[in-house]
Amino acid sequence: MPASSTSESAEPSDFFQRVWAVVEEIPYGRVTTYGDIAEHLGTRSAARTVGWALNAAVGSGLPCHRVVNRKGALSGKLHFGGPYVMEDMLRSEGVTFTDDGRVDLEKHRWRPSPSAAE
DNA sequence: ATCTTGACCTCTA
DNA sequence: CTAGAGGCCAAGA
Repeated sequence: MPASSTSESAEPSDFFQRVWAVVEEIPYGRVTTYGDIAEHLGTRSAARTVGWALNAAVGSGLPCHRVVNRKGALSGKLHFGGPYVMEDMLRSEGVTFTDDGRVDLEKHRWRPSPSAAE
């Protein structure tokens, strides 16, 4: 084994993998918030990094569309390739929206499971 | 190597 | 209620 410790490029940081692990656990027709994920990881203020992880998760097979901000607004809908994609996906899953165009967190609020923490 | 931006959140005035 | 500041981690220039 080469002792070179020049980091293993092509491999995401642990933080990303943790975020993906939680997002992957999000059930159908359910949504969560960046803060909940960040807090579940141990750092509630790391919500920004969660967004970065999702940004890299787009197209990776992760339901990043089930992750919304604290207000339930689809902050990253533009990153899905279209402003209508994310909303359409959630609506297709049975998620309801408010008059403000926000997700009903009161009805679809989901929290990560302790088993997803790992 | 440093600085700025980014799918954010929470606290305080 | 709104406005401002701090903090977290990572990527791009």
